[in-house]
Amino acid sequence: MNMINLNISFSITLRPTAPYNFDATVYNPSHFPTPDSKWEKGSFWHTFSFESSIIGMKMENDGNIERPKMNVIFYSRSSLPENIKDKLVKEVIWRYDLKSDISEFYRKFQSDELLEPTLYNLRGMKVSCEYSLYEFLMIMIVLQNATVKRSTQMIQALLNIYGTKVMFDDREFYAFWKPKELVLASEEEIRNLKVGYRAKIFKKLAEAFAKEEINEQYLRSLDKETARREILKLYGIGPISAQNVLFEVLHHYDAFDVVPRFEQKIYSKLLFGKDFVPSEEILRFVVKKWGKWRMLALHHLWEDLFWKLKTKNVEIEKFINNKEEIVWRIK
DNA sequence: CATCAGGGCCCTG
DNA sequence: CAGGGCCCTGAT
Repeated sequence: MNMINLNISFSITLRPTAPYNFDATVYNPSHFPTPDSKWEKGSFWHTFSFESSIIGMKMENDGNIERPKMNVIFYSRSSLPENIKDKLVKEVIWRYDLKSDISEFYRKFQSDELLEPTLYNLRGMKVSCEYSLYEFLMIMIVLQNATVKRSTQMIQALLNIYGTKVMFDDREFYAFWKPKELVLASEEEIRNLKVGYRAKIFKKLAEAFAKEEINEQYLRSLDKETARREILKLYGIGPISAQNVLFEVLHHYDAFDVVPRFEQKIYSKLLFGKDFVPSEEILRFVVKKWGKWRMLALHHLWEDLFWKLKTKNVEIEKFINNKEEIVWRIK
């Protein structure tokens, strides 16, 4: 694999709408890490496969929750035209949810008995997703019907072959391949990376994106249900993956209409203090309690749990791979 | 050793 | 519209 050095840079200062919690937003401890990004307190690195180029980005927190401010440095191989720079900045504003206003959410639920401690811990956590829609779908596919360990292996194997190694800010990362590049690979070749039946899905998704049958920008303009219908047309993407897209990629704060099977036990515990509650009951409860903010509310509970596991120096990997243990742990 | 289920989805009857 | 099968891996 060739390595690309990104030496040319430009920087910009961005001011998100308050409240904005830099660390809690750009980094979600519940997500499994992919080598296209890295978080350290106050800093976040990420590689974009953007338009026809590969861009490195470093964000640095230079403010606080009530007066948020960040410096963003973009690295590229050659200097970028102004229109690309503009698009990049707009993309960052979208992906890291800089301009939405969630103050109503905090006002409304400040004395909510379930949320109160997490709203304090994670105040200003918006919904970020560093991936493009296509990249996020790759994550969804490797997660399906697999343990986190295996998912990590699959994504690493794919990046090794189809990704690009990039270096910027004295660090090494991988950048995702583009759909057009994967279209050229045979299903068998992809299958050799031990992704199993998913090879066919990767192939079909790459084709759909290469043919521009789906358009991320357009999806952003749609209401939740229309967007869902569009996403569900994709092969290999069902109700759970589609819902994740609606929340993480498209930032619909109410995108909780089905209960993922593995999350059911955990929500049963977090919301009801019980081992197992039927999904209809979970849905009814959540809709009634948090309405249009329901997924943002659950996101706060969920991430708060994982921050706790992380700061207590617990083996996160182990806990994700064994759901029983998470449930046991959060009592 | 064999068996099984895992952060679903597609396809079939 | 319910249920079997799917790739592979690590746990039992």
